[in-house]
Amino acid sequence: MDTARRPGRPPTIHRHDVLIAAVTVIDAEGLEALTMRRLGSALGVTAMSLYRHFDSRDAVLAAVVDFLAATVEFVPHKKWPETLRSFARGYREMLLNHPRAVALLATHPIDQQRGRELIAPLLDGFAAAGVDDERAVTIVQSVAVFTLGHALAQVGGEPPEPETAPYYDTWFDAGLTALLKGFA
Amino acid sequence: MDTARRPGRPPTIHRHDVLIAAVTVIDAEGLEALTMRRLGSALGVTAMSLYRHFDSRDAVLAAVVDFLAATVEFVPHKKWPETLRSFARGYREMLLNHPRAVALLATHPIDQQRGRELIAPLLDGFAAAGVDDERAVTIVQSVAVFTLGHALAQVGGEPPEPETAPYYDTWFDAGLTALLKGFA
DNA sequence: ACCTGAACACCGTTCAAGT
DNA sequence: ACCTGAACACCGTTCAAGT
Repeated sequence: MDTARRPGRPPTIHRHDVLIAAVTVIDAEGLEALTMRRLGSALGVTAMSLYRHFDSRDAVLAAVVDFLAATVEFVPHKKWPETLRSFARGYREMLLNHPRAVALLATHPIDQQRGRELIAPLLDGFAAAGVDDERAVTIVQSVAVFTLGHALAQVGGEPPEPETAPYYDTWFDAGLTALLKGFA
Repeated sequence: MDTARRPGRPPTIHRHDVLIAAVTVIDAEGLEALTMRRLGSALGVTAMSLYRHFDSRDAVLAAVVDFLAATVEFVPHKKWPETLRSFARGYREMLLNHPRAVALLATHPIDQQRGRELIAPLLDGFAAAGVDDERAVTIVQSVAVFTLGHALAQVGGEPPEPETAPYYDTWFDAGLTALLKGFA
């Protein structure tokens, strides 16, 4: 089970801890506050030790993107438009839960392999309805792109005023509904 | 006509020149290459003199956003869906002409006043068709958000491979058509 | 193997000084 | 009024050294 002893000093920080700390810092203080020194101090370690685990600051950011993408939740339904609607809401919920990370998600594309895995359960529903794979990917990606763009408009890099939420909720629903109807 | 002499030294750089230079640097070398020192040197001036014209680097970036937004072109048609399609294509064309500025456009929302002015000609077409203003704004914004999100997916911060263009063109058209059909 | 201190080459920005 | 040089408080990253 790979519990064999390994030579040398055991690590005091792990990749996963670093990512948790990174998200915490971003949520609390914003993207530009996530310096290597700041991230190190959040872990009780110097900035330089992070380079044992990540190639660069940008590698940390890319890992944060994949980490957050993996937290998107949705439930499959019998009809694919319903599944897609659930996916869009789950994706948006994750984005609004991390408003200061939205610009990061927008800038750093999700790893292609990870992206495929993420939407694989969606594609099953399309196949069952006789929609070919290429068209299904177009539809899913269109919804994803609309959702991200909409979240960008809402948060604009900083957490939005709470009282504006209903306006954006209504707008999002209208756009999503139109998109799904148009693709149906 | 305001040609009266003013006291003091005449400026050697003007706001407009700074913005042109900024876009040139971004297009050629990317967003993170646009440092105050680099921008100054592109204008034959030190970084510090830029602070006479802009409050901060971020103020320069915000001005670049407004500058680029103003270059979007589209032609009005009799039917609003056609006008909207023209707007979407014009917006997208601007974005793809400045791939390394797309992340900037995504991060810095267009000034609200400027945004209203930009889409004013679009709203006229809706009013003529009896669509109320609130709904018209929702539709236009939905198209804009989809277009920006799509461009982000295509360029991802760096200029995309040219041979992938047809794929993105087809996808964009499919999404835009679905959106317009859904809103019609 | 992992972590650290010192160092390098940068940043944005302020401020007093020049013309 | 506008531009500059020097300076401050930061960055990301490298490297030799410690344990």
